[in-house]
Amino acid sequence: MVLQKLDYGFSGYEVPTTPRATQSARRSAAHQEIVKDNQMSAFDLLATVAGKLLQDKETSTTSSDTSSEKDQYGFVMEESLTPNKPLKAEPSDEGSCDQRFFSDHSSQTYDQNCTLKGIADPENDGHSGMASEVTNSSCSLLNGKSHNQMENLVSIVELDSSGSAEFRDCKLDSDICNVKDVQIGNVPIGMGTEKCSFEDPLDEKSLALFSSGGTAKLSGSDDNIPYSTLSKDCDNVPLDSRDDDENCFSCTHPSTKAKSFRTMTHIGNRRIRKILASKNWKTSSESKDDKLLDRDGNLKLIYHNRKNCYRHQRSEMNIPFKKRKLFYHRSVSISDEFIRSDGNCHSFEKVMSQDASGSSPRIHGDPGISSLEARQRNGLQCRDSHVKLRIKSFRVPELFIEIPETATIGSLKRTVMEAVTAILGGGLHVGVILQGKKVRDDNKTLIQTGISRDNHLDALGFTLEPNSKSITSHGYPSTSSQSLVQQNIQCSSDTVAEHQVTSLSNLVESDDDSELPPTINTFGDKSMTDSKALVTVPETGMEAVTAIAMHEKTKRSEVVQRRIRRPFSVAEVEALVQAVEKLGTGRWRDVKLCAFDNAEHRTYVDLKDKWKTLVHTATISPQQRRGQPVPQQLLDRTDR
DNA sequence: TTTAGGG
DNA sequence: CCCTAAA
Repeated sequence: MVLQKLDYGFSGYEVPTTPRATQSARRSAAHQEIVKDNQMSAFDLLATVAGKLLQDKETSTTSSDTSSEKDQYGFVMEESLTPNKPLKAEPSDEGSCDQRFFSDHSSQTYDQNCTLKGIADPENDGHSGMASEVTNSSCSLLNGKSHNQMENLVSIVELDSSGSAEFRDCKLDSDICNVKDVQIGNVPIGMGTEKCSFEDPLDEKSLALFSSGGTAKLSGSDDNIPYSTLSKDCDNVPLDSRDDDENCFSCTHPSTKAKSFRTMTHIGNRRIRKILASKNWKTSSESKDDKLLDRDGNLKLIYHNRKNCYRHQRSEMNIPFKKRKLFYHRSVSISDEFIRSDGNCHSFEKVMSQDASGSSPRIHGDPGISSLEARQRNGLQCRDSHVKLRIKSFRVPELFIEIPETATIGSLKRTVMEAVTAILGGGLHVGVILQGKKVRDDNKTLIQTGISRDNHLDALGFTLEPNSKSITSHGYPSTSSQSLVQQNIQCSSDTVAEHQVTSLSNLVESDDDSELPPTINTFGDKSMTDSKALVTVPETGMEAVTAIAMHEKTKRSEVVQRRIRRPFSVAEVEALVQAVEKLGTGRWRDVKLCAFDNAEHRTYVDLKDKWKTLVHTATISPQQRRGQPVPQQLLDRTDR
């Protein structure tokens, strides 16, 4: 039989962001709200949303609904099991019982009394538990009977004559992590629970299956995948998918790798991160070891005991200020979880609270927080003006998937999951839409933007947008830098830079839909009869949509992103020159404090560097200068 | 953390 | 801009 291409166009997943479940009506209800301070910035809001989503994944309870009766073309997300993960441990002693885990998947199935076998045991440190559990959930994928079934929705499939099918409104359950072991390229993009795919016999098998059919191509470096979920266009998301051409499913060394990164577990996180950071940034083709390290770091963070948790946390604190800042912000969306001193695990709240932007968002229903504490916090919230937002679901940007007819359902599922995982994991950011218009200024407060308690928030929406262009496609802040500078020169501490776009806003700021790369047909030439290709297509015209969990937690959170280039404006240069004239060189901290105190994106190192280049610029002929010309008069002042 | 300098 | 040795 001739293999016929099937093009599955996913017009969008809807990912319920809240558990439908049942376990605790109170928690569930609370969970549906994101309560925001009116004064917080739009960015904070976005961050909170992202964090919230992630948390939902972490804490989602389950419904008894099963997928077995779903439309056969529907894609259903089921929650995977994490049976070895205790929800909570006794806070007192430091022994094995101290290990607290960050997620409380399906708490009802776990021993809440800290039976941590399997985790504490080095020989059975949770990985092996993972392995079996992976198998387990893999099976559950097939028979549709996971232990913790999630409510599943069905997608509508439209089959056209050409044999392509379009799936609409596939619904993901709030926990996508079960379709673990998704790999793009070499990278196991385990979602959520980050299972170790290398140890998964089932996976191995299916991987072999993929390869043997010559359909190993997933979203690799194939040139036909221009917009391939995050990898191509986003240097900052060095998803390794571009590395291996033919065998993206290159899980060809299951055992050795599994071992290798189990043993590497003890490398310091910071070290790992550094390696990753530089490697990821400098070259798109990174070593597999790095990937493993990366992944390892994730596993470590998620599965290891409290000691490791603390260590991780500590090491985060040790990273340089700049990085830390980035990390914090980013981790909002990726949401590493931290352990509080009270022994409860919680996610990103701490992170947020350390965010310099002030008021920290509060997430209701944090399972790691005692009800009392929750109440207290509720009380606190009531004192402020808070906007209550309810996000029903997010829609994931469109996906296209190509897969041979002869592929198994299992591989189809896997492929879909890969696609979903890829965009969820690496390529999305959240956008805010208010009354049909995207809110771009992340520094505006909600109330400034018009998001206030008193307004009807119907017109408020969130979008998930491909992240691939986010770094390059926006302009630089064009503040009235002249006045800004002058104020700064006087060492004013006014919030001059308040309206400046911070580098972080690049992560969240929406691109115009029109700016998004055109949809490109990936299925054209390379006669992909046998191959599965997938590409995400940015959904244009997203309305008030929905949100999603950015899974893939640690993976990205640990990859420090290079800051966006922000050329100094003439005004800034003038401010710099002025400050240096006043303070002299070698006092960059003072220069910063004096002239750029509110320009958060200008560090003293930046200023020093800028001065360096200014001096250099002054020494070269105007013909050799590039970029926005600096007035000669300013340059002349640098040679003193 | 800051400074200084190379990359 | 990044990275990092030194202070």
